[in-house]
Amino acid sequence: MKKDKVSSAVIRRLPRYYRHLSDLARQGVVRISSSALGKSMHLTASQIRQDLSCFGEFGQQGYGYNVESLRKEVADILGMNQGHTAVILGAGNLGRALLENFHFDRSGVRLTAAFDVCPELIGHDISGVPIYPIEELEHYLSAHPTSIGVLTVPGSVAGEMSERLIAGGVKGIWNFTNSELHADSGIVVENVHFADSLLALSYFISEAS
Amino acid sequence: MKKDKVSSAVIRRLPRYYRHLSDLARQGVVRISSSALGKSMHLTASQIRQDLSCFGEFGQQGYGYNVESLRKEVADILGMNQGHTAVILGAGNLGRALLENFHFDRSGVRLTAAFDVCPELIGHDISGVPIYPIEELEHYLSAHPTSIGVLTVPGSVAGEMSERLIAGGVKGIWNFTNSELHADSGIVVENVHFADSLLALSYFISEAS
DNA sequence: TAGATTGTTAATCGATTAACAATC
DNA sequence: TAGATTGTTAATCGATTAACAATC
Repeated sequence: MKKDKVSSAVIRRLPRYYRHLSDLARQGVVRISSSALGKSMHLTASQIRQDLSCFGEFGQQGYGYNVESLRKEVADILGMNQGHTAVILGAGNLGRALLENFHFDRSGVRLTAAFDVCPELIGHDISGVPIYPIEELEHYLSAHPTSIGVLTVPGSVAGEMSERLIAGGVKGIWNFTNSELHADSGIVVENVHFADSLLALSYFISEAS
Repeated sequence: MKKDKVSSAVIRRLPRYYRHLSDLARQGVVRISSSALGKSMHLTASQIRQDLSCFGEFGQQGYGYNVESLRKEVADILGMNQGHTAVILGAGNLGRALLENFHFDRSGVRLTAAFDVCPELIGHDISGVPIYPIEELEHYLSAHPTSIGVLTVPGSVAGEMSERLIAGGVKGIWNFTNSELHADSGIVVENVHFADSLLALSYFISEAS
């Protein structure tokens, strides 16, 4: 039975489902039961069935789930077929790492432009993505409606850049700066705090010994 | 009352506490109540008191918490004073981004060496961290006991590299590759899956509209 | 048909919130 | 002292797990 509001715990598991189903499909697995999938993902079969039931009925009694069609369903749920587009602000090391190594398209996102202040970078391409001067951000966004702004700028300008992105109509911000932005007025913010992750690791290591 | 086993939900909030307390201290705030801290962090006062009570009694009735001493307590709990050390495997864009932009020391971790296969990088320093050939990993680890291995290598060699790190005695792996490593035999793994984060953002954007 | 496995309802478990005596 | 705020116990809420009728 489809649910109106799905808990964030469930949403956070969806990308993992997607990843595992993609792996299975690549390995040529055609069908899988909730208990087999649970075993390989370290989840209970019950939880998997509960999770999926938030979005619809994708299985068949006595059979299980068709791997490829479930993968497609999860992709749909995650918005991978919505044609989301993104621009990246800041083409320093981290920005460049994303531009060169991260496959936005594999998440259904088209990265269309990068912006930076550094004159030497302007006009060049990185992995086929053109780099524009940051002054042109507003002009670009008005001509090219954009779903996501990726923030890989210094923390000191994160607030200002986020405001300019929001004013330009982006719907979500993927924030890699250490400043904690909070979502307001219909904007979604996803913070990637490296330090939080490292500190959690530090805790678990220290606790283990 | 100190707890033996603290839930992972609480642990994941600790770095946020640390970050907010550091900000407050920097702003010169001397004391803060659970309700004021809660307001600024979007948590309930109750939750903050419950969370902290897992580790000890750090407040004073009628007063609240001393910001600086609570910050220090949280740092201790997180293992920031354990003298953890780290090496990074892979000095490509992402590795370089971490080497140049991420302040390991601010999390109480000393980054001592980087390893790569690329001959042009070997022998150079990045931000004061020497780069060695990957063949020397075992030799280095045996001479320099290391807490954490940071994986910024291609996903295809993640498994092999993780095994070599574990064999070399590291206690935790900070995994930036897209391959999902799982913790076994006393080793702690912290996965940083960019794609999972972007897909969650994609979901929330798609849902909002 | 018999066996397998779903989707869903009910039971359990854990985490968050509320309440309050203790006390600075 | 009176007011404020803690740490903790109890109540509530939500998420996970178990059970099972439905059915492929």
